[in-house]
Amino acid sequence: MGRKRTKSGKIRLAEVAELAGVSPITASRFFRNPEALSVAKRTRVDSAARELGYVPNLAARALASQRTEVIGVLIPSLTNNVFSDVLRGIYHASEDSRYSIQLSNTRYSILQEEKLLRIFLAQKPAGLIVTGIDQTTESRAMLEAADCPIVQIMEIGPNPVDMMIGFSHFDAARAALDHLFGQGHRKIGFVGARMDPRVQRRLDGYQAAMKDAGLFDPRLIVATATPTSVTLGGALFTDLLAKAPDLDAVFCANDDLALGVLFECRRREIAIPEQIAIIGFNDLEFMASAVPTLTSVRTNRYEMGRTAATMLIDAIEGRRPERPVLDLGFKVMERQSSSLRRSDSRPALSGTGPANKMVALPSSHD
Amino acid sequence: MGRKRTKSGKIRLAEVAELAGVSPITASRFFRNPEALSVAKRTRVDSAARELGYVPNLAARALASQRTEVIGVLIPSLTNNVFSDVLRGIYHASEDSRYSIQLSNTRYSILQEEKLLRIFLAQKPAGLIVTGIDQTTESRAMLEAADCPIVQIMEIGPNPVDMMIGFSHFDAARAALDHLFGQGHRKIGFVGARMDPRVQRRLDGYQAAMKDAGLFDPRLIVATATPTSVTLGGALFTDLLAKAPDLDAVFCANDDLALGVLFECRRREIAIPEQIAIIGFNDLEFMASAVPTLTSVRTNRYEMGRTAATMLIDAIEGRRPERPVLDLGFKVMERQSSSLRRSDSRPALSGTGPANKMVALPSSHD
DNA sequence: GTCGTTGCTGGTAGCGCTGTCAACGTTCCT
DNA sequence: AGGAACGTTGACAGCGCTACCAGCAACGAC
Repeated sequence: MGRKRTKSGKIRLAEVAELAGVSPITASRFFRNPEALSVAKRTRVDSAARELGYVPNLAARALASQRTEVIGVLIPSLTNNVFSDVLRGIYHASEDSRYSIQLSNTRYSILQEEKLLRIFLAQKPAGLIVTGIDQTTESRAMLEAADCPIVQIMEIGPNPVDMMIGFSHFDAARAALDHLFGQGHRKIGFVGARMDPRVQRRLDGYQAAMKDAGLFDPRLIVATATPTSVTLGGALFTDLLAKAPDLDAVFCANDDLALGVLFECRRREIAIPEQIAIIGFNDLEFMASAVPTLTSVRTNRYEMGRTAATMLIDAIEGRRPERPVLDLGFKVMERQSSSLRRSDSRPALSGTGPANKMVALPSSHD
Repeated sequence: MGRKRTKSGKIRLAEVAELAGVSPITASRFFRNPEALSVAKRTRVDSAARELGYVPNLAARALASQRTEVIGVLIPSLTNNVFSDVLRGIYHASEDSRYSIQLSNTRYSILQEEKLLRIFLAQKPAGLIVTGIDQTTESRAMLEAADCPIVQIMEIGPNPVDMMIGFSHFDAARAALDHLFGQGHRKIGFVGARMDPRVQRRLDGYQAAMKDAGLFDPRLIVATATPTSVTLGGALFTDLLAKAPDLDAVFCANDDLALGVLFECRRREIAIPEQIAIIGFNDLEFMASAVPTLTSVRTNRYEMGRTAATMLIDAIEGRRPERPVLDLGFKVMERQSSSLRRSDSRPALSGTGPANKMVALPSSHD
């Protein structure tokens, strides 16, 4: 009777409270902290809400409480399937929570990232997931001043803003090289595209390994800022071959490039691994079913996303993780494309990571 | 001096208005409809906002205006790279707009879709993008009752809820089959995974084509509900070969499966296309650089996402499209994997689509 | 029996913004 | 010149919810 509806006919908290015979604030508490109510009122509010089909108005809640239940995610690309795996993990972990994901694409620009960060922060997100450790000074300052938990993903390094989850791309690249050295390869090329900070660190790892082995030769490196693709892998490999015809192995900065190299070898009738060995990076699904099967450095992308979101939500709700920096490690998945001599009983080269299946081998972050 | 800040120190519209020497409501208008202001005030507010680094509070705006600037997107999967292309298009089109994307994953469940739809609708989204045309009756009713524009994507069919953009999977499959028939193939197998409604319609198209040609044989069909992968392609092809050893071509419901079939053929030393022809679906990037290059049905996924978001935003802002249903068509990209006889001057088989590069060939939607 | 303590509940006062409508000045028409 | 029409501006009153604090009952300690 006296119940007045909003124009749009939506049910408000006040209606629920009235039907339940409690004050609006009590009804409000029911949705945020049911334990604070007596059992009697709790059930009354519950059934009133059900009966009316009440759905809270998030905008009003956000305005009144001065905070949102939004987790902001800043990633550099939607194209790259590395990020789609990470995202899948993030969405998965957030699905059963009250938090919703707000995604923004920095397009590999730290300036764009800074701009987006400013917008995100102004909306007082519950938490933030940002990619990598190479923010602008200004972004870094904003992140540090932010009053919400933050997780940096994709890699680990010194001075986390807050939490951090990833692995050492530098060490992973070194492990790839060590694997190739172990197979007797010496003239090892590097093929890289996009060259974002993480690919750059893989290149750094490659260079360090080659230098340490006294095998470094700049002609063995082909890198471009062009976005990656299978076709590009073939093209870059062609360039590499022109510069270094006596090549005996290729470290590809990602698996798409590796597949492109595989096809290009097939086109040129180069035998793999007899003439040239191939190793990729990320271990996408197709690597294991290519012919020959392709060696790759496995990274835990889905796990990274899922764990990042879980850690973040825990932190938002006051459950801070025991250790704020998590190294998820990597693992060299040795397959036909790099196995000249069958590796006998030597375990796969691994970085640190969950104890279940990885050999502990701490990556150095200095 | 007299300027009072909110506790958190955030700049409010009132501060901007004060600095600009106008009333808050005028400042408000500047952000929503600058043309309504005189040039003098416009520049004053603009510089005041810049100087203070003002960012509007979206929650307050949403609460006061009774609407949000959120576009809800319901897709069945984040894994499938078909959807990541669509999403890229959607995000791209929304980036320069005031609208933000809220993504939810139905996991191929129309019940889950219904649940998510209910939540979305309660927050009064500015618009909605939903996948496909197979909603539950309840979902359908909610969509029709929603007071925001809606775009259905990925396929076209009768009775759009509002707008619709996609192509006919049935016709696309028929076109693939027609291409194979044209190359002289008769024992054509079907390999499909996931079997969502759109893959199902591709299977329907395959069946119709085979029946019309008097070549239908249920043993030629291998389909599973398992999510797709390259490895699965090889496994399904193995099954198919066991059931129909005299196969001369395979229509794969997507490109991952096609790549798996390619590798499996290589493993079995089956010559492509001499012994078995392969055609995929979607024309992912790698199809053109495989060895042999793989024929596929090109679909305009990025374009679909971009156009859907653009149409939706236009509709939200009152610019309804001339035609609410858009057929983006498809195109059979003939490559080595299906070219027994070099196709001379015959144009590629196409569905309807943008005039620029596709041969108009309307798909029937009945 | 009094006092504090705890647990639960409600009143009040906004959160920051925009819808509505009225008021103003200017221009243009008759 | 008077008035209508338009463009521009501002005052006011919320949007639906929650933070904050006060109040009240019930209970235990002394």
